[in-house]
Parts: sequence; C-alpha cells; structure tokens
Amino acid sequence: MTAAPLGFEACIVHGRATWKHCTPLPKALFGSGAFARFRHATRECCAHAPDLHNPGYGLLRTCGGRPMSKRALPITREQNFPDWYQAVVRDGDMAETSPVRGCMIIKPWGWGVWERIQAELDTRIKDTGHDNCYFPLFIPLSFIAKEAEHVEGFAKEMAVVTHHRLMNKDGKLVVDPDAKLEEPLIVRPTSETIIGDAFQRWIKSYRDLPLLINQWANVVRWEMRTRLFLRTAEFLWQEGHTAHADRDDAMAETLKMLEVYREFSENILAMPVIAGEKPANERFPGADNTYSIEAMMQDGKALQAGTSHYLGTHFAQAQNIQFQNQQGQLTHCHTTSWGVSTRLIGGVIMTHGDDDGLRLPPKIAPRQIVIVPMLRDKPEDKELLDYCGGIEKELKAAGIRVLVDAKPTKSAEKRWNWVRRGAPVIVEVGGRDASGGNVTYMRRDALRDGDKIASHTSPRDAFVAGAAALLDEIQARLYAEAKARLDGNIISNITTFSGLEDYFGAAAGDDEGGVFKGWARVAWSKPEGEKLEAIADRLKALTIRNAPMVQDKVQGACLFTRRTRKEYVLIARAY
RNA sequence: CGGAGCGUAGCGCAGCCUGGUAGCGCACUUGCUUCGGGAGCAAGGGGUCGGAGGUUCGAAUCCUCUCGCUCCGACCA
Repeated sequence: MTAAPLGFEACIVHGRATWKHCTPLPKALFGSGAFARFRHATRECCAHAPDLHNPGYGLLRTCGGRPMSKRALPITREQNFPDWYQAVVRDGDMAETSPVRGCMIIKPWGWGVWERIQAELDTRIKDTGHDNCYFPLFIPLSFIAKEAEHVEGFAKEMAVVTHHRLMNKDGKLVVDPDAKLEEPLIVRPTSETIIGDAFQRWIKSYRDLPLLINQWANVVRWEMRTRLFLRTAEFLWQEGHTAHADRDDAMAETLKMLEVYREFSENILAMPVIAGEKPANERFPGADNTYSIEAMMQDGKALQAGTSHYLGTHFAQAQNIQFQNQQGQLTHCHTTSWGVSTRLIGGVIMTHGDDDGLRLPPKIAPRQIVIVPMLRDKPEDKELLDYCGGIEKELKAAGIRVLVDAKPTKSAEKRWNWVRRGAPVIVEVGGRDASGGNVTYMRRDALRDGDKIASHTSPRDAFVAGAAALLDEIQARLYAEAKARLDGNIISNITTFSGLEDYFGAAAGDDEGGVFKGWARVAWSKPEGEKLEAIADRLKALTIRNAPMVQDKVQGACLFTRRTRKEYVLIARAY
C-alpha cells in the first residue's frame, strides 16, 4: 500500500464516488481465485478502499479496513435506496418493466406473493359480510362526469378509448376513422360511478341495505412518474363499495375496513402501520372523510398502504341511489369505498428487504421452505432427491408451502437465488445430511452471523416437527424489527415550523442524499380550505400523512396557526 | 410537464475528451478437474453501442432531434 493508486486519483478528480474506475481488469493481471471475489468488492469498495482499484494491491480482504462481506445484491440500501429497490425487484424475480411505459410484468414469484395477499384479504372481506362481483373495465365517459369533485380528481390521468377498429392503410395498421365510438369510454381509474349506476337499480328498499360489494380488478391511472409496484399506470387492487341507510352505518363500515387493513397489514405482511384520518387536502375526490394506513419504509418515507372512504351522499345524489325507508320516504344512501393494491408489495419490499435482497414474511411467501439438494450429477443424487422428497411430503402434510429445487444448477447458485427472492427458510441437503438423518438450513430473517452465513444443522424429524413454529417465529421477528423502526423514528418534540424545517432539512425539496429521517408527530388545529392549502404549499415535499386514530393527550399550540390544537398529525416525506 | 443525471451483452461497467468499425468481470454453453458449499482450467455463444437524422472516406465516440430510466419539483384515493 505505497504509491497513490491511479483509480483513487481518478475518482477524486471527478469528484464523485463513482465505481466507473473499478471495472475489473483482465484476468492476466491478477492471481486466480482472488479475482473472482473482486466483483463483490467493486461497488462497496470504490469509495472506501481505493487501493482495490489498482491491480497489485491486496484487493480482496479489506474494505476500508474492515473485512469484506459478500452481498447478494450489487448495491446496498445505504448507497442508493431507489436503485437498491429496483435491484431487489429485478434480482428477486418479482417484476419487470413492460414495453408499455408505466406498466409492469409481474413474474411468477411476484405474482405468488400477490396471490397470497389476495387469499388472506379476500377471506377477511368475505368474513365481514361482503360479496365479490365484477364490473366492466370500460366506463362511459358521461358516468365519470356525474360527481364534480370526482371528475376533477381523475380527469388528468384518464386513458380513453375512442375507436373500435383498425384498418390497413398503405401497408400500415392505423386506426379506422370511421370506427369512432359515439361516446368515448374511459378505462376505469376506480369504479364508484359504474358501480353506483348498478346500485341505483339494485336498491329500492331499506331491506336492500346495507349492500356490501367487493371486486378484484385492474385499474388504470395515467401517471407521469411510475415505479414498479409503488405507482404504475395499470395496477391491480380490490375495491369495496357499499351502500347504507344512514351516516352512522356507513361510517362504521368505513372504519371497520380500515381496521381490517390494519390487522391484515400487521399480521400478514408483518408491516406495522398507523391508521388515521387524512387531512382535507388529501381526501379522495368526492369523499367526506378519507382514512388511511401509513407504513414507514426503510428510507424513512411514508407509504400510504390502504385507504377507506366515507363518501356521504355525494355519489348517491349524483347517481340517484335512493331507497324507501320504513316511513315510506325516498332517501339517499350513504356510500363507502375502500381499497388496497399491488402497491402493498412495494411496501413489503421496502419494509423487509435487506442488502441480500427480499425477505418475505412466511404468510405471503409463495414457498415458505425451499429445499436445495446439493446434487453432484452422480448416481447418489437419486438417494438425495428421495430424502428431500420425503421431507417435502411431510412438510406439505403439515400445511407448509415447500419446494424442492432440483434444477441442475449449481447448488450455491440456487441458494443465492432463493436468498435474493426472500424465501423464509432455505434448506440445503447434502449426502452427509441425508445419511445422518439431518438437514442444514438458513433463516432468511437472520441470514448472517457477522460476515458468515448462519447455517443451522438439525435432525430431520425435529426440523419437520418444528417447521411451522419456525415460520411463525420468522414472521414475528420481521414484524418486531419493522415495529421497532416505526416506533423509534417518530419524533414528537417539534413545536415550530422552523423546527420542522430544521429536522427535515431547510429546503425539503433538496436532495437529502438518502439521509434517514423518520416522521414528525405534531399538534395542529385541523384547519381546512385555503388555510390548509397554504400549509400544504409551505410544507413543499413534506405531507401531512394522517391524524392517527389513537391520539395521545394533545398538548401545545398548533404548529402552523398557533391556535388551539385539536389533534396530532404525522408529517413525512411520502411515496 | 419543468430542472438535473444516465442509456454500450441478462447484470455491473470500461471505451467517448484526442472518430478507424466494440471490450472486461459475473451470468450462460461445452469439456476436463474439483466437490459440505457463492470452485479451477480451457474453449465457446450472445451486442445494428436506446432510436432517428446530420457532419465525415469512416461515428459507440462529434452535432441535432427523439424515446426511455433515475432523482428533485409539480401532480397524485
């Protein structure tokens, strides 16, 4: 470690912590063996251990004086959170971007997660008395125009179908101008209007109420800025729509489903959330009250993970949804709507992922235990596969989703693929395990012990018997970890606007450089209208997430208006 | 849609300043050797350098436009 290595100088000259100068050099320059590890060092070491740039310096063992650890992803959360997120989505086999801008291809592993989410949530929706049905993708343009705020809210992001035929013109396929639709159709951004139209026909009497409907569907909102799972032009969701005789009943429904979302998020996704009411400026277009569950991502930003709306009688009046009450009077219904989407998957990734990839809570993992037999392309392989098959059969019988990955890929490669995908438990079985009646396994929630991979050996029968409990423990541990992060990063002692600016950085619009900032809990007087708009403008990139349902005793004056405080709200940057 | 950065093989990148017809590592294929673990050696396959124009004898490289991605802003149940 003597002369200043060239690579180091170049980095400094360019003034950026780039890894451009770290491209591995031809093998001839290195001793064998050492070189293979270089790629793992590349990104991490570029900034910290410039010596590594230069062939001839002891490349591999150190990173800024610390022992190098190999990671399964090419980038860490600390280096660049958005890039890390994309790497997890890609290397975890969750999804890809599609040829159509803003849309995504959900791959089998990602789809498996969505199927688990659907199964768990669908049960809860049915258990609370709702029936599934399906309404069309296309909505007449005139429908969306019925509710004034609703139109305004969605008009800017609507996909519109205007023609129904193509024609061949000079060898090119073009839209046939003669095939113009009399009334354009919009691709649903949400289904209040088309479902309301049906409700209007279905509801005659108080005996028809409450009407409790849900549908699983895709919707389209033409977004300017998209991110896989978090915000895509087309996404999948469930939308519940209900009609009630009075406000109390509708409000109870709204809050009931909010609570279903909270419980689902925490117990199934292991993603702790704070349920609360959105401020007026964040309400759903056409709603009287909007409630949300908000989750804290590992970069400190908030993610709105689900919403539930009390729509009052706005849609009922716009669409003539009326019933005859017991006194024989014609009365407007009170309606609600509520939904969660594929965005939840993005939330799971940013809640549980680590620098080795995804970590899936067992309850939504498509495969909870993956068995990797260490095949050697020899006759003994068959015995090994039989041994694995026996374990598989018993785990299946215990209701565990298990896979034997018998692909003829190198077993080390298979292991790391499952690490990146986030399989909760990865079992590796070699000949010695088989003959000794053992298994060796790794827990994805506790993959490493220092720089080593933490693998455990257990008698086969004990492992099988304890597998369900092990999965429960992993689920609980992932939740506890996320819960500690949420609880530990809500700051409550800010009482002035300048204090808020100081905490989040004076110009909230500036690039924060990935510095973790949690949320701020502040007292406010719950202003509405222009006053609220003014506050929202002043907050710039910060947003008022919600006023938690569970409120501590409120102290102090409103941070914005200095008036009497009414409640606490949470303030954060958000996705 | 405004500001900034970036598009070279599946992934990560070099080459561009100073034009000469494309490289490295990983991954992939084949063979041999290994084998309690992200193996070694050797031989291979894969790229119209995001796209379209222009300058030039010649463009990944220079110029113009365009599309896409990321971040910030605006916007956003």
